[in-house]
Amino acid sequence: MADSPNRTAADPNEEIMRATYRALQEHGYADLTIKRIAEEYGKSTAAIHYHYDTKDDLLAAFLDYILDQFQNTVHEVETTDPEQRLDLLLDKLLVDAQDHLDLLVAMLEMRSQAPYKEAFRERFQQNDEYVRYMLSTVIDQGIQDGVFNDVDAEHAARALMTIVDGGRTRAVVFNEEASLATARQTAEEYVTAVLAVDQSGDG
Amino acid sequence: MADSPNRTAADPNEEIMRATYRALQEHGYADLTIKRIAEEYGKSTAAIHYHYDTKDDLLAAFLDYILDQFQNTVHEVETTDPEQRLDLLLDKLLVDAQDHLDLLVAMLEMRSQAPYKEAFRERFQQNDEYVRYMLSTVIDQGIQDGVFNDVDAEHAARALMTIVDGGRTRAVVFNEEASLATARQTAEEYVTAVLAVDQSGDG
DNA sequence: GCCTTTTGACTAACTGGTTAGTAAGTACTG
DNA sequence: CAGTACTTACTAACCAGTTAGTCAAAAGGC
Repeated sequence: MADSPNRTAADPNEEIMRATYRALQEHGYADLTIKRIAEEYGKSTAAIHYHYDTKDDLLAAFLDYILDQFQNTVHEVETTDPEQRLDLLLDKLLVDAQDHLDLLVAMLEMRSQAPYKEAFRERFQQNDEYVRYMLSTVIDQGIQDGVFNDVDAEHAARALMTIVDGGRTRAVVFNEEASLATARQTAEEYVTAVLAVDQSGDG
Repeated sequence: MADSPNRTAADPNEEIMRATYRALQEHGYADLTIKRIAEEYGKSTAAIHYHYDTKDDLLAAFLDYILDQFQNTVHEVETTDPEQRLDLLLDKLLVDAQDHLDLLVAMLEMRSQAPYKEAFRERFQQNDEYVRYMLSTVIDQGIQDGVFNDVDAEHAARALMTIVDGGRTRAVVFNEEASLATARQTAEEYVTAVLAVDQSGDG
């Protein structure tokens, strides 16, 4: 109703977000300029400035755009069984990331600017809280179901996010997907050795 | 012998490294310019270019300078008892970092540029291999001493480094030392629940 | 007098952002 | 349906500031 589903959706904002994404893939954040976004957009730099007053405004909007997409994919995980759900969430966070390595690079660049750009920090913080809430909720569920030990779910969620962020950082710095696989395995070990109740007596 | 220990050591290279360090603390890597380094150096920008042809040359030298310092502090850990030694190493990697948060920020910025600057990547890789070697060696020692399970020491070292890098990344992005403490605790949990042999039968 | 070091003045390229102006579409009015 | 007003979307030209890097000349130590 509101938006007509034309082919290639002529909404300028959406187009600029897509152009920013492509420019980011090709040049990285450090070399991202309005001009390069404009080239991807196929219009002049002033056209960009017509829609976004400053570069920072555009980048803040881009973070909203991209983190919203990410949260939607995380939201898709619908299994209710705690152990399986936690596994699927960790897959989303670490395995799926392998298909967007260039985005992972750009995101680490932007994350490293969080100390200087409050708009960035706020958005990354909000996103982190969302994911942590998903994790601690499923961990709490596992505790109630008796499949997880009675640990501090908040801490366990932070621990898993630390492993996730470590794997992502290392994948970018060392340019190797294997870092994501290592992190995935480490997360699994944490779940098995710290969270899961010991059933060795049931043999 | 080789270097005369004058007060304020008049060695230009050393002075420029120190100036770079200060400029990095004050402006961060993204806003680090030759001009700003020169201001800290107290000389002109051309004076910097006399000692280093390009900005990249200078930054590569700076990474050598700073990572060498870091490796020296890690090398100081002299305890031989595996469990205690691993604890002290993790303290060096996570607890001591709290005193150099601004450096942690700059280092994450530089790490995020590894995909674009091979000189950076090489140095971070070499540094990581050094620390991982220290970790896997002490883990192997613990296995031989019978205090650690017979795990893959190489993997365990990578797992711990993943937690370390995760803690550091999160400390920078969210501007909170607590992320380092959480990572330290997570590393401890990993050591206790995955590495340490289970002595519950001895009580 | 020579060699290292440093300076000041410079350049060419690029940065984000501003401006006036244009063209097309939409909405209101009588 | 014609005329007016306004909005959206854009362009070309331009600006002031910053960047890394160059070069001839000068300063300073031995």
